[in-house]
Amino acid sequence: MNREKFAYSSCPLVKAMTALGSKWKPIIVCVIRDKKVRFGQLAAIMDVISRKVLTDQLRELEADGILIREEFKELPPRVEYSLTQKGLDLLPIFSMLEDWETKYDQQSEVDDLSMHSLQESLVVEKN
Amino acid sequence: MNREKFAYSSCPLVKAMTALGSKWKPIIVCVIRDKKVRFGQLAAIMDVISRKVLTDQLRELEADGILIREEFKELPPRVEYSLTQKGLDLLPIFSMLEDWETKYDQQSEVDDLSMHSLQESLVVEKN
DNA sequence: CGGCATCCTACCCGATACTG
DNA sequence: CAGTATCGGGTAGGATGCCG
Repeated sequence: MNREKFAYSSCPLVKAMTALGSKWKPIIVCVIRDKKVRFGQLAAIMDVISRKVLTDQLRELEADGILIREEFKELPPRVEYSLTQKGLDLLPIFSMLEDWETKYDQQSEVDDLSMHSLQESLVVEKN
Repeated sequence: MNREKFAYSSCPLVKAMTALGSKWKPIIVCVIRDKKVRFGQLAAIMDVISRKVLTDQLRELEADGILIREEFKELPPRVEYSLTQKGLDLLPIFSMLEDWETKYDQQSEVDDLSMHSLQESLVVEKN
């Protein structure tokens, strides 16, 4: 690629957006946060995501080193997902992005769910 | 949508990613930066993007209040794009995202183009 | 419980040609 | 110069069903 134009494949921002720019990945990262979360919990909280897509996204995030998948050979099976340091480092960035959106969103309503309340949902689901 | 699960449509992070999560939008924002840039310059720098797609993305960014399109009724026609305050506020966020990617990218090479060198490309193109 | 396998749809993105 | 118009392919995302 021409250096004087735009080196697409080597641009860090392009790489980052390739890894994170899908429809659900930022949400998944924010929901997991600093906890270990089981697959069923993720599926229950984000029930607008089909299970296939959720699985796909989790696998890609794992391949990009953003989260870790731990499989326990039990019955019934248990799988826990947690963020790596690389994934944890994303949280303040997503927080800024959320603030940016909220600041400029005309439609913002009182009942908006923030990242924080997403985490509260998680706690509820644990029961 | 169920409040106890996940309020997809009202989640600020989802909204932000919907507005910015496309393949090229972050790059466009970073290339324009704090300058007024003509369509032809953008097309020349990001020559991997077809003009149709570039136009589409610019229109969407305009609709989302991230940039402003100024059309001068001259011959030959001139159109200048510049960021709004909303768009300018994205730059530090993208900068963090770029730093994050660079920090964790194993493949990072010396000849990577950063946002800063993107801007240098812009200057070159002005001649 | 936490997946795959399969099929399907929408739409993002690109190539090409044309216009004021 | 800065676009539109049109066509089309690839793929992200979704619905459904089966499995260890």
